[in-house]
Amino acid sequence: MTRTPTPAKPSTPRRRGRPAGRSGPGRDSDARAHLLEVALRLFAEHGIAATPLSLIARKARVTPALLHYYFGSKDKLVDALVDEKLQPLSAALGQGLIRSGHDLRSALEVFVGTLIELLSANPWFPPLWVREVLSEGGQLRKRLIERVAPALAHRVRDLAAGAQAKGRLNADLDPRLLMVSLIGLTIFPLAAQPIWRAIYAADDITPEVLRRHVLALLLRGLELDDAN
Amino acid sequence: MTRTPTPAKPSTPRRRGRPAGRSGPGRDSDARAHLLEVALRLFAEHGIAATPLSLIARKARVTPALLHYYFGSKDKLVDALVDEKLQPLSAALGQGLIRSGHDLRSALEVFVGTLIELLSANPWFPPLWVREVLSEGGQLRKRLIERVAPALAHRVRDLAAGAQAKGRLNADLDPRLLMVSLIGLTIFPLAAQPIWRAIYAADDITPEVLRRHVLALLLRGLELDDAN
DNA sequence: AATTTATTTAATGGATAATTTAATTTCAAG
DNA sequence: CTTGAAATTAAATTATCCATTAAATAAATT
Repeated sequence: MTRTPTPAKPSTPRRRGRPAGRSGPGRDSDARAHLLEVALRLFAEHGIAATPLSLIARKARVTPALLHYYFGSKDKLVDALVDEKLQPLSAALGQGLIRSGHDLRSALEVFVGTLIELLSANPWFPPLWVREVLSEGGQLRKRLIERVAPALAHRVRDLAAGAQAKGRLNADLDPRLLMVSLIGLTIFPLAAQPIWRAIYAADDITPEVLRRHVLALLLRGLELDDAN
Repeated sequence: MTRTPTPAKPSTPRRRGRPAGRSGPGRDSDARAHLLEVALRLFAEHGIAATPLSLIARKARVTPALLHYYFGSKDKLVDALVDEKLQPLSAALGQGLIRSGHDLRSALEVFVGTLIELLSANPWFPPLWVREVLSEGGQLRKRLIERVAPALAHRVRDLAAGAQAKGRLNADLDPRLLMVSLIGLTIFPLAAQPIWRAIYAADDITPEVLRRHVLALLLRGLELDDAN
């Protein structure tokens, strides 16, 4: 009922035609890049299917037709997002693991560190990932699962299995579950941030605090001393 | 394009009127309960908003009108689901923690154990929780966050902070992040099950294996022996 | 017989969304 | 200047889909 029929309130209803642009020689007006950013934010917040082009357009202060002008269709917009935003980030995440050598401890320290760092710098990723990869029917599931995930998952499992065989890793762990545990301790908490911030205001929980917490838990566990 | 106009294929198009029922004295026909089950399954799979009543009806081999007969509206159907399915399960989860005394180790063992047990017995929970609680805009967020979560979260935090103050808990952990970590190691992996099962077929990862893995990780950590 | 319960059929009434076409304005090149 | 290309909007097009209600029907209960 708060919805205005159509005229809405485009405070700057921008009249037709090409806008008088600062077309400096350096960069073109960058409208496309801006649209991608806005779309990414909204897709992360509401989910891809639940985000109409008209919403993206409104937030970007343009019309849906312009989205078609730049991207051709909603599907191709998603494609562009995957190619230009998701793949690069996923690749960067993968690098952290690959480059880290075969010592499991240092590999983990590097991986967790860069992971938390990258995710904090790209806060749209965790919620988007939860919706579109983790959830059944997510639109990015296939694309990301077929490319990025297996390489990482197998690498982690193999590192772990190797260490375990040599008695250097807690024998009660399942190497195949280690990758899931890693994600459950990093991407998941960041996606859940709005929830725990609502439960106990915790502005002092910085990415660095999270990193320390996760690595402490992974490397040493709770270190409970009994004594009831 | 696989969608049939309307006539669909209700192989048993059930003729009108009250069906000839086994109305045995013991239990009434149980149709309502069945509808709730079907709705729950579909809501978990596709999300609440994305599940039309017509789909629930089709899967339950009835018509949408019957859903209104029993529940009045889609909203009220969701209410019924929360009251009759979610609250009880959440409460049971909470019990596991409350009853477990104040020794942190045994509390955790009990909590993780019952949690994994209950979730495995109710596989609809993790995906539903991811969609409707974890995701922004989820329809169950408010209801569950305001009731169940704070009690649990504060309890865990206080137990942890207490233990930490007495030097009995790894000092690098943040007590407030412990609850999130617990969920990230239990509910999250179960919600992600379809993904890792697709990556490496792992039929031998039973709930018991997961429980052992999680407790091993929590209580002892990776126990890495360096040596590269 | 009469009434209540369970069910379907068949509207009803909205709402929304992606995409296309045509018009408009500015910019850049000749 | 002139002209064509680029960027934008307005308006139309087209395609659904979905919750809810009203009325009809059949069985069960009293």
